[in-house]
Amino acid sequence: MKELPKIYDPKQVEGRIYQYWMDGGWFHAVRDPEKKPFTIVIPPPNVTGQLHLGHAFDETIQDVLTRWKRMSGYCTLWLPGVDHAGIATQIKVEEVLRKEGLTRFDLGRDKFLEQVWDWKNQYGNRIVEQLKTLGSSCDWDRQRFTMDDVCAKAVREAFCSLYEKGLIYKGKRIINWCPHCTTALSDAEVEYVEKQGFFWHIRYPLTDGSGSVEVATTRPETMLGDAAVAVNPEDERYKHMIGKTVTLPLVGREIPIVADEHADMEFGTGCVKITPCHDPNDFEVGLRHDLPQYLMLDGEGRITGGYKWDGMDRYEARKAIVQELEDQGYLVSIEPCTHNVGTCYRCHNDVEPLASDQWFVKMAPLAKEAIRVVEDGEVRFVPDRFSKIYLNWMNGVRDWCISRQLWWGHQIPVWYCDDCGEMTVSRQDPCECAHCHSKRIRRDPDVLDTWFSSALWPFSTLGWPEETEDLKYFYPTDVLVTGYDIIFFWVARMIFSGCEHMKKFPFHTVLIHGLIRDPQGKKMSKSAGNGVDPIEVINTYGADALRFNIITGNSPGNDMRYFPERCEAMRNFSNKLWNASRFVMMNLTIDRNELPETLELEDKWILSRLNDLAGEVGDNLDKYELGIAAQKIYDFIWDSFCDWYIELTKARLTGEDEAARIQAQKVLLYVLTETLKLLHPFMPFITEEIFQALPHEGDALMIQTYPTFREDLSFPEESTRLEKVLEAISAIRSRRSEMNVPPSKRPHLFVSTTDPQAFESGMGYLRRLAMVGDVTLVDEAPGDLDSLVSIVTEHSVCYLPMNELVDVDKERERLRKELEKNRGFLENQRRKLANENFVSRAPEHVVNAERERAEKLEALIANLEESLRKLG
RNA sequence: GGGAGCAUAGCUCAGCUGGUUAGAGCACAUGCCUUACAAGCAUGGGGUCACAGGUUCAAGUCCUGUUGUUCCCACCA
Repeated sequence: MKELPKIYDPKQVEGRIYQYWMDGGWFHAVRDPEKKPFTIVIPPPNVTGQLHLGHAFDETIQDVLTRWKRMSGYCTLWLPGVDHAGIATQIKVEEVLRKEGLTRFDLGRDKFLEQVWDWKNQYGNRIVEQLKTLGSSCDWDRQRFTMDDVCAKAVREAFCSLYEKGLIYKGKRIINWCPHCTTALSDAEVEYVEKQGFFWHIRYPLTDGSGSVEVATTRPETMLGDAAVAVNPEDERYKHMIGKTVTLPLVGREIPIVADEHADMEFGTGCVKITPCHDPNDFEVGLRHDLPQYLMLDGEGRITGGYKWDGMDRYEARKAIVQELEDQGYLVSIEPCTHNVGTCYRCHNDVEPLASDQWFVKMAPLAKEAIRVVEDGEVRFVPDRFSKIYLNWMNGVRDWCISRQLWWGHQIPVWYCDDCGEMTVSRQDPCECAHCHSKRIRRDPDVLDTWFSSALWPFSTLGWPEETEDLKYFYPTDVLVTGYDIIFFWVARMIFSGCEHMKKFPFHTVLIHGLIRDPQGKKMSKSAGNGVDPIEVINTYGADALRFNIITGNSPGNDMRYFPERCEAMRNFSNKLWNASRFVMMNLTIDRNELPETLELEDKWILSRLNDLAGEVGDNLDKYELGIAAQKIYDFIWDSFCDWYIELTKARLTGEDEAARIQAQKVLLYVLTETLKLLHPFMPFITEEIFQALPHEGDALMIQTYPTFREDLSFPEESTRLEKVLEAISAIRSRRSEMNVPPSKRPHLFVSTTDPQAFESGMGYLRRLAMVGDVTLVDEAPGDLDSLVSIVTEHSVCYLPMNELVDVDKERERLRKELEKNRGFLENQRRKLANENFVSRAPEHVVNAERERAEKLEALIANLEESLRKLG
């Protein structure tokens, strides 16, 4: 038997244990037709990323589920991988280049991509290594990268197949453009931020000199792109102007006044400037009235189009144009206002809506099935409220802009012919135009949205479009675990992609968790400097403590705040378990884990409690109530096992009776081992370390069978009887403490009880845990009552001769108070039971429970009355 | 403009489909180095479950409204 140190040191253990698991090959899922599969695909972290607490939260949940299912007999696959993260990664490499005074254009596409791959190879493994320090039991043999050959093939197939079905098209639309990242974004990638701004009211003179109209805008520079002014057709104020033209100030362009429903008579002046290229509504108005499109911003947010401000940044141009409008008397007023400004989710600069030629996924046909599978419950969100959020979004979803003007990513598999102008869309790189066979073809320079490849993740990682054995066995996967912040980005797109390409939803359950915030409830971020590095936490407290902190103390789907003190508490818990295990080992003389043939009362009690715990934990995990399950195991270990059971066994362990010693050892070892199994998914390292030091069969704890409820180890009656004694012990301790009786004082205890048998076998516990001397069972109070303290419970009255410590008056007063209190309770109880409605309508077990409670109170009151009467 | 979450002890939070006298950790108080653990043990103080109605035999839990707070969605210039 190994001698264990007094304080558990995770640093000495975790790395070694993880290596032991890796060497054992137990993370690797071997397909077994006899077993049911259980599959989770990891939300792939960004390849350049670093582990943060959000990841730790996400991975811990997945690891708990994975380890639990693995121990429960499933063929369990947790498939890991990383995401190429188009914009994020490209920005990082460009930043490095910028420090050298270079841009990606200086290098050229091929050279630049080489650099990104170098970067990926250098840093891509960091996050993977960090995942391992958490204890993640991923199948590393199946690790994937969204840009590896397998995933690339899937992306190519998905694009071509959607294109062939007419579900991918190219067109000129208003898209969100980030002038800093110089690429188009999807709607989901725009974050709206409320900002202080202004309404600039501008007067546009009628060309015929008969007056003017007043328009208002928050982006005055867009007037350069104005193609019309719209008024509502019903608006009496402007009816006579419809068909006339105004002359655009500063520009001199003559633009029409058109009638369009888009103009709201109630809002502002009722006149709207129409800028088809830079506003989605105006774009539609422009199409309806066949207006020309004037693009006035370039890719970097500078003025373009042949104006005197050409090349000027959009914000400077705004100032200059407002100034000039004012100088020339066109500026009517400036009104402060708050409005929502779209910003880029990667760089947080303002995005510009602008008309651009891009690739889109036609969403309406795809959304249909994606809505159905959730509405019909084939895909279930946990907690359920997130299905509403999902359905809302999916019902109103607009076409998805998937082309990005980046270099890092899956390049769009489309070639344009210089000769006939036709497009060739192909699974293989073509060497000629599919239409005219010209060799003069050029590939579309754009790449696909990162989320296009992530959307295929549940099946691309299993080998799709090949019909691999893995795909057949593991798809659809089971649970997808992620934060509510990426339901739209990712979850929604995986669901419709799975339905479309696999004809089957990608997972039956979406387990949604909240975000981890700082102690003030703020979002953690690098810029705010309030981020917590999980690796540091692991170094300080251990991965198990971090995992337990994260998994408990929050309810599903809700955000949680991170407090280091809670980690400390969990570290203390692992130390508690460690020392309890040390205690068991110190006393161990047996080398096999088996239950003894006969069991003492306390053995049956702890076995029964353990058994109940196993049943409840299983139920909770089935319902994804991980925090509740963890809390119950914590309470069992600390309260039931350590504070009571271990203390109860000490009498036997230190006694002369060898058979009794062995018997206690056997139960201790059994209960400890089963407890380690129950706790293992939550605290994998320490449980494995202890298990290895105990006599055991089989290899690792991580592949032992997870405990479930067993009828043969349930002893409810014996449990109840022991609890009568434990109740008396607590009551005696409490009284001693109130009276400041030092532990060294061990008075003779007299017990009068309705269950003498229980107290007979519990004498040793009373002596030891209630710190008394001799124990005598009596029918009624012995000797001189003036010197006795009565401790009254439902099942017993304990008398302690305390002589000088007893103040009879005080004692009488105390008993009287307690009597009053309990009479009050009893009265409530009786009132309830006298209520016809309650007795007839409440379920039988509730009524019975109330009756039992009343009986207990009656017994307690009788005991109290008896004690009082004897006191006189 | 829609929608959602949260409001429970000094602090941070549990409390699942309504059913004992509402729990935990931390903090606090008192007493203990009781030969596993002072990162510990024992005992204790502390809550009108935001507010107002309602449903029910029974409400922290369900319904309605109010207030405060956080978030998501939405093209009102």
